[in-house]
Amino acid sequence: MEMILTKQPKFLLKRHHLPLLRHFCTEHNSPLPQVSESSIIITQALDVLLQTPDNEWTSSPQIKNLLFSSTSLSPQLFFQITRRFPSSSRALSFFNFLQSNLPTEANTSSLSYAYQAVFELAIRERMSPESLFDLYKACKDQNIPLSINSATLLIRFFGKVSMYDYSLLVYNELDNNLRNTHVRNVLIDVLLRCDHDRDAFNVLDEMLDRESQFPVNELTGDIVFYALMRREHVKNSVTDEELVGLVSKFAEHGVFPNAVWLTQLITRFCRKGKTDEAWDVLHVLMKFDAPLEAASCNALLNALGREGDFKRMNQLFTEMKENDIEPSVVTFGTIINRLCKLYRADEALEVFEKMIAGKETAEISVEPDVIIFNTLIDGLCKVGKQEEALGLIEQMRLRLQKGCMPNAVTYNCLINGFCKSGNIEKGLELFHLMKQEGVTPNVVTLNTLVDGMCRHGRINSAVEFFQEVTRKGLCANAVTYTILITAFCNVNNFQEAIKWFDDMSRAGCSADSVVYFTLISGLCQAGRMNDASLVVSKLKEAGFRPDIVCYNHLISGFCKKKMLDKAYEVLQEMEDIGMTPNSVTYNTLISFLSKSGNFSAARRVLKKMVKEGLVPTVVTYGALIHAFCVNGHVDEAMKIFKELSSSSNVSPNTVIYNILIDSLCKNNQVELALSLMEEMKVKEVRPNTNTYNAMFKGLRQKNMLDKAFKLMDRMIEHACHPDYISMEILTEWLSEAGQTEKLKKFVQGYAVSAAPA
DNA sequence: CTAGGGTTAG
Repeated sequence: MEMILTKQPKFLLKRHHLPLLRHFCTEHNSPLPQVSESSIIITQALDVLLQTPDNEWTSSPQIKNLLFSSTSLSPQLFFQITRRFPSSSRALSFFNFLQSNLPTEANTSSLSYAYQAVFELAIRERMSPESLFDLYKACKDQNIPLSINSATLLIRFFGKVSMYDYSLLVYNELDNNLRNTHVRNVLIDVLLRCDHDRDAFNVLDEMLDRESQFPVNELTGDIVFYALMRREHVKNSVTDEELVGLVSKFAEHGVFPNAVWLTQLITRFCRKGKTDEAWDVLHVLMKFDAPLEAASCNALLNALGREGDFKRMNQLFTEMKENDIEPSVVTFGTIINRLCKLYRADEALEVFEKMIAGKETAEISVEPDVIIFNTLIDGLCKVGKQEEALGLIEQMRLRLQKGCMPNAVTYNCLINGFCKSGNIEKGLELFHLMKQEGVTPNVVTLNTLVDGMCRHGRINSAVEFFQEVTRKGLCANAVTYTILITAFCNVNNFQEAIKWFDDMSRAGCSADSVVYFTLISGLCQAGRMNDASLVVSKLKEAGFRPDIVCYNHLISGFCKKKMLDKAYEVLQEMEDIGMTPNSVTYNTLISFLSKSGNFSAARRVLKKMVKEGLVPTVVTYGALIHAFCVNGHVDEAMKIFKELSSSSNVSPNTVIYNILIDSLCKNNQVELALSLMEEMKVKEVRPNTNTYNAMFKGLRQKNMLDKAFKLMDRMIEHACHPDYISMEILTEWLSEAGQTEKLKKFVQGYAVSAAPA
């Protein structure tokens, strides 16, 4: 805005005065005065004017001669003279002098410009807004029309002092044909800066009209788009759908948002899950042939990929070609990354091959970079193709390009791939190889190896490796400690878990919330609620807050220890800080209460849950069904199950069937259990090992061998793994029954069916 | 583009 203010005279001369000057020239049939010539007149006139007292100007023939001879007469000249007065008050005297002495035919515009100079001086003198408004009223009362620049000057000035209603007043009192695009832009800018969006949009609306006399221009677009982008945190006065409409209306006038703005908008839409709006805005712009860049399309591609919408990804990619939007490395990187994330590494490789082929036929002019390679390597590792990933490293080295050599990320991805598959040795080998190749391992390398070792039961090696690497100067971070704490919690070594937690701060490593959450959840699951509560206080002291999952862990832990009061205390705390419990919270309580036979309390919690607008989930029903079963009310459990089956929103899953089948078998109702198994088949709910185990137990009691054989066949058919429980039951039973042959076939049959799976 | 926690029913 400052820029426009300081550039104003030049702007004024160029855009608004030239036609006027030309007009005067033709009328007087004389050439335009040269700049030097006019500046001489200005200097001379000012000299005389400033030396003569204001009230003697009228009687000075020299002044009249200098100012009103026909060759020098021009509004521009009067403007230049007026603005050189040392104060607005003397400039105003000069204006009054001009008003009484100017020949009538030149009057209006000269006076308008002279008054503009008065406004300029007044503002420079930091005149109070009220006095400036008086000056404006005086101008108005004398029927002197505002010049365009006076109008913008005043609108901007009142806007700056947050008196936007004065800005609006000046605009509204302006002559209709003076309310041009420029003035409107200034007003809209002022109004949007004061957050008076509605007034701004009223002005904008007329400009956006198809037949508008003063349509929007590039600057209008900049002002409006920029203001709307700043609004992110505030409740927007424009909905996202309206924003799309607005962009569309601007586009009709050939005004388009720039690439950076558009990319931000699309990213914002996508983050909010409004992919359709993002799609629409991009396609509106394509329709109007707006200049578009790959970055904006990439943002949308990324979101579509996250939603797994490959149909629209393909469509957008095709449209980019049709609209001459050259795909960038990021475009390919995005597509490859999305495919990799969905474990479709083969397709990602196909895209990569096409990219390289396109480069050779000059169809595509982008080279794969190290990120593309790393993405592919990671994607291949995630589907267990570590060796193939290793092969890509060779391709990278062969490229001989700057920026394509394997870096730490490349090695980290590979190390992770091998470690996760249990090949820790290969991970370590790569660790040494990278150092040999001059690639420095970083904290991710350390964490990847430590995690790999821990996950494969080698905690001691992990700790040794940690000590060795950190001794050599690599600094561990919160992730390192989370990995170790998780590992020790998993083997129920809470003493060590807590020791590492304490070590972290001693080592000067600052903990993040995940470290706390990890330890708390570990302690809760083990029922060590005193320790868990202590860590919660430390978490709060460190300035963090438990999240909903953490609170749920605590409630679950207290329930496990039958400390119902404490569980309710946690629930109360959640509500006190304004955190809404979710269905997991309620399910935890319902499960505990009903399992301990307190069905009335369970019902109260269920009612509260529904009152909060939460719907009972399959877990809620499972908890109740389980509770009725363990409390000896299988009939009651079946009643809930029947209700569940007839309602459409929740359908029973494997766990529900397993509970019921197990209970029915234990209650001598094997036939009913078998009928549930048939129902699972019809409803396409997959039985798992637990289902079969429950059935085998029940069938054995009744010695229903034929049925068991049938189930064994089905188990093989569905490639459902028997576990040690299945084997124990069947081995005992079938040996007793003299059916070892059948057992053998079962084991073999499984081996055969497992091969293709 | 790489590393960590993730709660409820069997």
